[in-house]
Amino acid sequence: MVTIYDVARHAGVSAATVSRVLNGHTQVDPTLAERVTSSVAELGYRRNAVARNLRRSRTTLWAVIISDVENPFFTAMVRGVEDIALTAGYSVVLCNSDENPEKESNYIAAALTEQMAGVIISPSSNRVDDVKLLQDAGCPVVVIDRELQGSPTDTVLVDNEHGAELATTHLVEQGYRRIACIGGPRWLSTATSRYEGYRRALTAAGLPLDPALLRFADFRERGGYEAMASLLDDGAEPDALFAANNLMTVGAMECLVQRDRAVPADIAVVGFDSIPWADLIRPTLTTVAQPAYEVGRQAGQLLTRRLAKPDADVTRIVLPTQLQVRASSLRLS
Amino acid sequence: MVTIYDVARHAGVSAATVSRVLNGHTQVDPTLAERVTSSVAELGYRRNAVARNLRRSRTTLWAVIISDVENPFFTAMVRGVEDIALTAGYSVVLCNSDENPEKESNYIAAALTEQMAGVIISPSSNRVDDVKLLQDAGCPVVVIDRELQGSPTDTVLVDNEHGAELATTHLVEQGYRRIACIGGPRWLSTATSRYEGYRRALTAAGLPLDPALLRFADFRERGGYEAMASLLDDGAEPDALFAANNLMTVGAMECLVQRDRAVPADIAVVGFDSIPWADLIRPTLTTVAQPAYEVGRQAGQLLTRRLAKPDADVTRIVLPTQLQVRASSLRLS
DNA sequence: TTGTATGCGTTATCAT
DNA sequence: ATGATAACGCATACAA
Repeated sequence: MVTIYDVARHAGVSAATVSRVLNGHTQVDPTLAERVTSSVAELGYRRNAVARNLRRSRTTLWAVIISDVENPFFTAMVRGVEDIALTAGYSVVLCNSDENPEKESNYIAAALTEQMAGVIISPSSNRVDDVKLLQDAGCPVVVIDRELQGSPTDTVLVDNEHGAELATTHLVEQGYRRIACIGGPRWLSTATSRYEGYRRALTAAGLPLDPALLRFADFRERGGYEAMASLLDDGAEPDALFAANNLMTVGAMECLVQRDRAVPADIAVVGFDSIPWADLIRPTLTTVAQPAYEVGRQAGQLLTRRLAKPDADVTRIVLPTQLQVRASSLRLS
Repeated sequence: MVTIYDVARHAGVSAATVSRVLNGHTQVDPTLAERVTSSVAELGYRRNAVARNLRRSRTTLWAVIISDVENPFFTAMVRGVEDIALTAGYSVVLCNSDENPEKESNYIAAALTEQMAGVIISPSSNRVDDVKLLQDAGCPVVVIDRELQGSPTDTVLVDNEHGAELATTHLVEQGYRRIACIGGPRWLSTATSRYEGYRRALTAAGLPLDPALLRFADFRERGGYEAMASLLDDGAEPDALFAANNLMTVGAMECLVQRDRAVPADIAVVGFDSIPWADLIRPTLTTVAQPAYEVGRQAGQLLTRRLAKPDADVTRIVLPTQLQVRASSLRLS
């Protein structure tokens, strides 16, 4: 490996001067600078980031810990984070916790030992301990998508409750009365908020909250499938469905297809969070769209701000959702 | 920050002993070890990976540079890599080059300066320079999905040509005669191989290779859409389509939907690489399935092997593809 | 088995 | 403006 000393020797200057040229903070004689840069090129020198980070006791890496890489919502969000990170001079390390609190803990520990500059996380549990660990260690954290109780933290969310309420009200207005709900894990704020929105809409419409129409699954495709199957098997006879995330909506739809239930003729469907290629699915799906990319961007900006001003006030950003009505929820006349 | 020296003082031993207990390579008196571990717990000590990496002059990070995070093929592949990495004691840093050679170069430079243990890359160009840079620096590289000319490198591919040939032959057997092809960027081996498979199948069937039926796009949804639009607008009158990747297939389908062309009645469709929720799309899509997760696993294993034996022979793995016939390609009687 | 001492490659402090 | 030198936190060669 070619070090800064090799360059210094080759250029006939001291290592300090090489460092100064490379970092460009202080003034250095143009003649020497020229000699240094050409030596760097000639020797093919590349700075050792590990040594640099040790000396400066900080890195230029952000850890982004998401709960499911195969969920398009999170990948879009990551792109948002990435774009901000790059312009701010940071690189993004993507970690997939797979909705597994243990994996999540490992990644958080890694972020700490690797001296990451900051962490953006969509928590897969409501255990505040892990995030607190980061904060106690002085590592800036931004929580996204899911709210965390306990210690106040910079957070970027979407208006889950309102979105779910819009979706459910839409079904009510279409004339549906037995509206089932496939909710998410009870320990996730996204799940409880969306369920709460569903509940509020029913109440506002004067409809009962029938436990036979409720299922709670795991935000995954299979979970949605099984919840739908259970709704059908148990004779709950729903005439509509609100599913609390994109993957569960897909699972539920697959179940309906397999059992020859027509959508929306036999049962109407609205899903929370959009699905790629929604236009190719038949019927086209009514969804509550979330600004995934923008969530990522805002989180990135929050982290940049926090890095610049560690003592700034804690910010909580709530972005709006939007109901996109398509075929799956329309009452056939 | 609490260092190894703080622990040593607290436990009444030397820093070297603490290090030995932490790494567990050498034997150390159980009494002392006990004192050390409890001191570690009591002080909340976490090892500084940056310092450790500098001292050992290696890290436990793999850089996985993929060309599109929003393509389900690559995310599935990443999961395969991840699973191998974790069991081998490495963490994965996911980098999204976005099919942009410049971004790719930056990530490669970063992998080098960050002293990554190894790199797995799906190149977004056929510039062999970047990969050569890594190899010259002694950084183990595994190339995936796309073949690279020039310096021999561990590689994991799928049988693109055969898959494309199967797909096209299937269309021929269904009785289609004017089979269009939307190919990918000419500088990517996946694109040229799949085109070659298409060509071979036509030749074998005694069909002409009509330039009016050929388009080349960028492996993205919009590219597929526009290529399809151009095929329709230019009056090429195809009765079937072979699209060379999943996103372009989606784009082409969207174009057909928008223009009220029935699939497969007006035009049959086969796509290369599968699409999530293919069962919800109407008509269901005939695709050439790739073992994405397995590609990732194999790449991970190749990298592990290379790290253990830097001088081992270069390996090239080609995994099989599989034609999955669904509704979009069937001849209506 | 344990401790002492050194160096990994860089940046920053202090003289000059 | 430039150079000598120390220090970041750790792992290891060597001495005891």
